[in-house]
Amino acid sequence: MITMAEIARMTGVSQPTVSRVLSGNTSVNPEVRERVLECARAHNFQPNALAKSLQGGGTHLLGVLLTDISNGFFAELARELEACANRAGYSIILLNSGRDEARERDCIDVVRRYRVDGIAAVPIRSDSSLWTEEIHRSDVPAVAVTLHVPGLDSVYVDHAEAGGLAARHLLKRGYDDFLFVGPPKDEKGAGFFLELTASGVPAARCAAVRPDDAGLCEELRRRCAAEGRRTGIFATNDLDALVLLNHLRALSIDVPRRAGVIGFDDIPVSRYLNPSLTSISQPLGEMAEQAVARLVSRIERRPCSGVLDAPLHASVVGRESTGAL
Amino acid sequence: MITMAEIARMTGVSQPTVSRVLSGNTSVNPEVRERVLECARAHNFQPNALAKSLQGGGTHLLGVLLTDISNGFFAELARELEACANRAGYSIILLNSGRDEARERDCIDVVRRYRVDGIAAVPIRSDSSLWTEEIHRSDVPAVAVTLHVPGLDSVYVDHAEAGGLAARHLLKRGYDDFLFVGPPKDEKGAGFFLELTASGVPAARCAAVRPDDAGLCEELRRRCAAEGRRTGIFATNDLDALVLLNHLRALSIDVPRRAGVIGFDDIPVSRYLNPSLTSISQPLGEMAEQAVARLVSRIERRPCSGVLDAPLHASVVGRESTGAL
DNA sequence: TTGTACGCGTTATCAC
DNA sequence: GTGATAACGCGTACAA
Repeated sequence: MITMAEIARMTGVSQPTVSRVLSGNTSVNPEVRERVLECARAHNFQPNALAKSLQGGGTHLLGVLLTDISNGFFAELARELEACANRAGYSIILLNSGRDEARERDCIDVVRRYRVDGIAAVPIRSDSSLWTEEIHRSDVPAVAVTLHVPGLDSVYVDHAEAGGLAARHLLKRGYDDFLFVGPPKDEKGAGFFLELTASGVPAARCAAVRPDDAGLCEELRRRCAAEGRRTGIFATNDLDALVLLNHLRALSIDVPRRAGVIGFDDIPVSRYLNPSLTSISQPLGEMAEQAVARLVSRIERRPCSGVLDAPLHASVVGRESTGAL
Repeated sequence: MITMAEIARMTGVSQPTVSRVLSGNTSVNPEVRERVLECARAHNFQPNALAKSLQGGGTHLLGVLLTDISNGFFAELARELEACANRAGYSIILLNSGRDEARERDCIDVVRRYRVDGIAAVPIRSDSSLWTEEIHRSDVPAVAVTLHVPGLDSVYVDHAEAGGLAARHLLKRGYDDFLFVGPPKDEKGAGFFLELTASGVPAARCAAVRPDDAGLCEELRRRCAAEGRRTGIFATNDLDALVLLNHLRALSIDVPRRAGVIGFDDIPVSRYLNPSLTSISQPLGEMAEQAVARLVSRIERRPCSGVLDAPLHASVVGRESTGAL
């Protein structure tokens, strides 16, 4: 690829003059200007952003660290982050950890080598001190997205509150027996049960099971066989909810009559499912916006009021799987 | 971030010695070695990949240019590309054009500024001479993925053949009236109709309509109302097929009895739909593998036998929407 | 084994 | 208005 020095040689001026012409800050002889511009255009010149960054202007690169972009929710998030970054004049380097914690730490080093100006990360876990330490040690402005990482700028929805929303929605739709399908010690699950308890649902009517639990189908069959009961199921994300709907179908359990299902993330396909899936929607665009805005503030060393910790609010999108459409 | 020069100063050696220690090629005094390594570790040193690239070793960055990563198919593709790139020692810069052709051309310049060693692109159209010219002018090894771009290394499945597969599948499942839902002049559509005609289906039993056509539902109603006929519908991608299934449901047209639907891309959710969606699957992993392999070959100036143009083969994944499960 | 000198492509700071 | 010159962080050739 052609460089400024070569253009200088070809047009008979000095390299700094070429720089002046192409950055357009200072004034140059209009005649020289034209000659240089034409030569640059003819040879499809593009300035070397890397060489620029050596002078200390920053790379205008943001590292986007994800668990797995093939999840529709993260794909949308990535698109929003890229769009926001773009508007702010940044491009993104994308890395997937594949939920491997060692690889997740490596990713930090990779983007550090490229001297990214900032990092937007969806951590695997919000309580991994190893990762949090590594991020702090990295000396690069970073913001956690979708999860609240203590001590780190975080943009996320209040998961406990969201769990409460799911509980209230299911109660309102007339369900009286409850199941949370997700990992143990999930904040969403905790908020779900807290709200149920507060609403007077007895503990015996509340249960939790992991999505990959071999006994999941057995559990579904048993609970939904209980005559006169309607089971409200809250899944930790829409992909798990999708699988759940298939299990229920295989078990001939009518949705939403005998069992209601509410997911989390509201991925784009959810509204097109059959039955369409009730889900909890996170404000993706707003999250991306806030994350990038905070990164840019840090990058430009604008005074920031402490660690960003302003939980956003999720909302229920009612559809057929809970009889809400 | 700390540099080799600073480590050199702190440990009382010269900068090249630090370089030698950290790259580990040449032998250095073990004592010095330890001192330098410890200092580097203590300050969390990472070499500046950009400064390295200035010497001409390349950036080890690949540009991945997509239309829209929020489409599950492209998200999966991006993940595979990232994984392959990683294995080959490359990281990726990801850009979405959002199907805007001007933006699509800008994307090329962006990655050029970052001196990516190669470009893997999913073009908006395979016949945009403006874009193809720009890619060639870019002077960066590039490969088109999923689409065949004449004159450019391309990794793709034979769309006409895939259309034929869809036709044969629908014929085999007993459908006798056919509709293609996709853009006009689509290769898949052409292959679809070619196979139908070859199989003796009269032209009157073949029709095409755009996915966003306002008269789509009317067309569905009319065709499926024809007594004694079963309509086989081929959608240009799974997302459109999803919408189609919803229209059919709204129209109370039984799938797969009165109408059969086959999509394209086999996105991950297709198998979980109700009815689960028959689709044409592209060998994603293989495509990513071949694309990156070809890029790396070009980057390393290995002799390549002309322009890569080896169409891969798609396959039908039969599911409930065509009564194949 | 180690230090000096230089170059990569660009911007910034000087003189002129 | 314009041309030297230095600087950024690193690798490499060469000298010691």
